[in-house]
Amino acid sequence: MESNRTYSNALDLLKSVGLRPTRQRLSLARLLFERGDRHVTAEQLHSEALAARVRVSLATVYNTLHQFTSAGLLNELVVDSGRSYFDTNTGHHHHFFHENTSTLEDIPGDQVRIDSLPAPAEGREISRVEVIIRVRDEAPRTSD
Amino acid sequence: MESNRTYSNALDLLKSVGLRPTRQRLSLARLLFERGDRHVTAEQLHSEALAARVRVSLATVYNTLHQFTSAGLLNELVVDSGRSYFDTNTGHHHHFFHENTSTLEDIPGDQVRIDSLPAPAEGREISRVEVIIRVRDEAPRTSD
DNA sequence: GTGATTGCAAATCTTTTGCACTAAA
DNA sequence: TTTAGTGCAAAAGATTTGCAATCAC
Repeated sequence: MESNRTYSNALDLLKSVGLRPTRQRLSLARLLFERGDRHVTAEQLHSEALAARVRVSLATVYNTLHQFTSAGLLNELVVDSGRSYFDTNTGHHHHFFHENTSTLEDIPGDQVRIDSLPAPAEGREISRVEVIIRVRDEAPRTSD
Repeated sequence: MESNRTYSNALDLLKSVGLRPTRQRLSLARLLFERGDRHVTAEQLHSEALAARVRVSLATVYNTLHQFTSAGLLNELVVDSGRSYFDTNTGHHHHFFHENTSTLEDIPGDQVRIDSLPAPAEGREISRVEVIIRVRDEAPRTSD
């Protein structure tokens, strides 16, 4: 499953979630959603935007990432201390977290089967189930 | 499930992992390990220490938590943006994360069965598998 | 005594916020 | 025009670091 929504362009995507299509939002949406599934930090996206000659401030990148998350276009992931990752894949899936590189990799939802999930207490509902498989290099020799 | 190690006192615990038993480390070890399984932030532990009339600085609490983690006495958990939790249970288990209260609750390892875990890439090994079940108060149905 | 440990405050790093300015509708 | 959105810099938190003072051995 690629992008959770299939819009021919960023304009329609923004319109569909009721966000005013400003130049910054359009540019960031293109960077985020036109390259398949991605996991980016605010800092990374800001750097990418600058590299693509898109004038945008870091504060706006943060605001935009949160607006996109609220709109359901992104998922926020907290796996690394003091830093948030934003995932363009909002479907059911899990993650490898590569500790050596601090990068995330998707695991399709059907590749992890969880049985006998305990029920939450009364009056509570499950918001999300996250499975994070932390991996690291095993040998002093780097392959790959 | 109590502490993963059974030492009659904090002194032996510290000695067993090669940490010099200073007054601060002894006090923090007692606060951490003599009350069953706990999930604390540095700030929380610092407050507890002060409440218990233990003179210790926040910086030392951070240092100590990391030393204990390196020594295998604690597990560091990252589930909440911008804040680390330290878990006195270092055995195989998972967590409920209560979003309303930002608190963690253990789930015994055998209550979550994971099948068909994907293999990590070549040259990589699994460091840890974390399952976090995020729960929140049931949404009040105002309408619809 | 000697080196490890601690405390304090300053420094870092990520993220948020206030407010004047700019742009979309 | 009218209001939402943006940029900048300052603020806010959490965590770390430098270094002199202190403590364990």
